[in-house]
Amino acid sequence: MKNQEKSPQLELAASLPDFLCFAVYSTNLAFHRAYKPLFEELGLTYPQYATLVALNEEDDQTVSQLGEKLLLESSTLTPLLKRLEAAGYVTRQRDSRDERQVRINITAQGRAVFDQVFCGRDAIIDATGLDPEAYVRLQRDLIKLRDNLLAASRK
Amino acid sequence: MKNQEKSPQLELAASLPDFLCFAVYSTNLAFHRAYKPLFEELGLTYPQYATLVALNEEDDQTVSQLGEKLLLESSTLTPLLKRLEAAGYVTRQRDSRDERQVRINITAQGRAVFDQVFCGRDAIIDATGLDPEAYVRLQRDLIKLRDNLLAASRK
DNA sequence: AGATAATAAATCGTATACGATATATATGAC
DNA sequence: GTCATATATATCGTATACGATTTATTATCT
Repeated sequence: MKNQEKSPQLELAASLPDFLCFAVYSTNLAFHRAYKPLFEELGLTYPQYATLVALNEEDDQTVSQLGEKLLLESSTLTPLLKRLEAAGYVTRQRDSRDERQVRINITAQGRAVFDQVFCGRDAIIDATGLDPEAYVRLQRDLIKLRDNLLAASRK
Repeated sequence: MKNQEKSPQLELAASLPDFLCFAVYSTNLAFHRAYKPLFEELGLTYPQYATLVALNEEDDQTVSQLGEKLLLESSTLTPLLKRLEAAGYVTRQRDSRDERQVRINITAQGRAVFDQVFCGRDAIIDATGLDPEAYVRLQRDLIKLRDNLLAASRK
């Protein structure tokens, strides 16, 4: 293995745990698993829940607006929203002023489900094993990283 | 916005950016996009690349061993490995001592592809906008978080 | 040894995720 | 007003991702 001869300043080792991207990738998988018991009784998935969070914060958004906040394309959101609609958690209707757009609204049932998951969130926060300062710091650092990556891939 | 009136010890606000899970989720999407230009000319995906990294580090692993390192099930890995095999990057063959297991080996072509992406990784590291200390710290904090989450969901 | 249990992959169904394309509507040029 | 362009969503094909099940092989129990 010639991975030992690494550059002095930064770990350029080729081991999986040495990749920041893999740390993010696998932590994402771990979060999905942690949330699963909360979701499965409701028939929800993590992206569906994130969509409800976005709608709970601001209702009556278009597919594009949701896509910007969730970093998802219409090709992902359209079927997801149709499932949320079928479950009775959101409504979808064309905007009468601009028939190209579809307005998404959260229903009372959707808000109830949001609240239910939100109340169970303490268990997830416990499971992170992070004290409040570490939680907030990690969150802030990640968002900075994410925005750096997005800016770089847009240029 | 009533997110300002947050609890004193921990942000229990319901806004999307206040969720650590969403920070991880969206950073993962951002990493995928950052890597895309490196991968698409090779016809690779991120999980496929991660698999090559794991095999470059340790060859001749079983599907289960790879699954443990990559946090993936055989239902995900089997088709992925078949695609890597079709691309000529790995070989798959039953272990003669235990015919239940399938041994995965990286090919010379697979190592070449690994090297090629690995060389282009400087651009990704640049794109993170992190100095070496911040990079390593974030990586370590994430892996701790991930292992905490996994431990909690196993209990 | 032979029935049973355990294990490793693979298969199937469903839900993201995205690029490319299609469709419908709106906007702009003239 | 008409045509070209732009925009918003939807559709399609491919690749993860996982739970549940299936199949093949190995281990165990008696």
